[in-house]
Amino acid sequence: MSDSDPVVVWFRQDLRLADNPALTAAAATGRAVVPLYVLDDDTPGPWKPGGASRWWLYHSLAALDCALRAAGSQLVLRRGNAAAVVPAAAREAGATRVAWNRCDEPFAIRRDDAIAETLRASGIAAESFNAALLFEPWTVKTGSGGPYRVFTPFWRACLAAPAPQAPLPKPRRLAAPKRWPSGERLGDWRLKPTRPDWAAGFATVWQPGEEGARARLRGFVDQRLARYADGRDRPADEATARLSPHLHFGEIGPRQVWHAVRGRETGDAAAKFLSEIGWREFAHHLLFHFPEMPMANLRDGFERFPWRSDAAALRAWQCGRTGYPTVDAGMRELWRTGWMHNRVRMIAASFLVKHLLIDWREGARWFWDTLVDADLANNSAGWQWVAGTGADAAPFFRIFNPVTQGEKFDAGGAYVRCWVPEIARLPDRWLHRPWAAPADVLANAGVRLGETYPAPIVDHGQARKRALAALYGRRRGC
DNA sequence: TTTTGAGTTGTTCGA
DNA sequence: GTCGAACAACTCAAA
Repeated sequence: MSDSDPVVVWFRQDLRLADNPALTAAAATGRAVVPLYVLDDDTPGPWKPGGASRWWLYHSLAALDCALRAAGSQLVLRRGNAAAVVPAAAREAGATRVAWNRCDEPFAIRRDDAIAETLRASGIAAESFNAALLFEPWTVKTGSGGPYRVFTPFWRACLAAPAPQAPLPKPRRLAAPKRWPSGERLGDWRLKPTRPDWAAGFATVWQPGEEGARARLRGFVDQRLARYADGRDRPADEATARLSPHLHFGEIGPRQVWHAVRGRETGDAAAKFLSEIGWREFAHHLLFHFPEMPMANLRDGFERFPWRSDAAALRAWQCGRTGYPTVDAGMRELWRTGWMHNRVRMIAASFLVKHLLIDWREGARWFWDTLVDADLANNSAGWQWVAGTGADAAPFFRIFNPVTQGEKFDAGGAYVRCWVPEIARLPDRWLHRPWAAPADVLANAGVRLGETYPAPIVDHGQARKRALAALYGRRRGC
């Protein structure tokens, strides 16, 4: 090993320069740094990045390369099985050291352990760091040493622990190696959709990359944090931070969020917002300790639950054509922007699982493909929570009424009118239940139920009874 | 070991 | 219109 041997920094879900411990450690050696990203579609399992995530990834990688170039470096892109590609790239670069930030998906843990082993066997040092979490899963333990399964005591324990360290500054300059290893062109990866280009609307809403993430955080803390506690439930208010995709791709880290918010000392609003960061931590805690969470019910008694198989209903839900305006608005927002407001996610998810009695895994799969913030831990934990199959889940008799929820949280109807324009001219009174509107009201609004907008695919009252019966019967082994 | 209090986000019904 | 109770029972976490 000589002082001139470069260090490879393997970027994964940490596509940023600031508060990136692996990168900072590599830069601190004073040696050349080779930033590497590997598109690994050989990873087994159903959880390869979905369509919307790929769109985001494309732009995020482009932004990362740009930022690296400004620091005198560049991003080396490779494709293939990471277990083979990372050691190969390291050898090609003549590196004696590889650094990365930890991911906590079960397959990533296994893969990274194996890669570290391979590297060390060929005399290359491998080091990993924490960039993704405030509190790594194995550091938070109950009194008896086990993992938490309930959010409130989990987050209390986190808050009682030493505060997360201050974020690291961005390395100013990265020394370039004498010879760059070969790389591929981002454009050749076909990450963006072509025909049809369903992502056309994404760019009007999102700015992927570290700069976009920082701007989003700053805008939120400066302008919206104070109103967060009461505004967060109203989807038309745009009161939430919309950091989820930036956090998933690691364009910003939770330590940066934590310290930006804490620096504001806004009392209840800050605590409320940070507890949402806490839910992200909790989901990752659960995934680490219960790696089966993405596929298997965490609660007993659901193995033989009579989920319905109903392709037409599933399709109607996916397309936003259930006849329930709030559900449809959410599903269309998802399709058009790759994102859905948290309150509406609960309503739409509850509708699929409880009104349609369709397996939560079908919903998780659809979200996985359509969300720009698709995250294995958050997505599985969220769906299991709604379905009542998860740790610390909603009680089974809690069934959202999409009409009541719409009237409560979208009282002015702005959200529904934005995404379901064909009923926009209905007066507020009928907007959330067009089927109940008098014929002349429908006619005046230009609405023909079953033609211009669907009639409800299920009746709320009947669906509710059916769900309660099924969920109650579960206990008797039906 | 046993006990005790608590547990993100709701709805409906009847007084 | 408003309010409180019922909707079940279970499991978790800490004392």
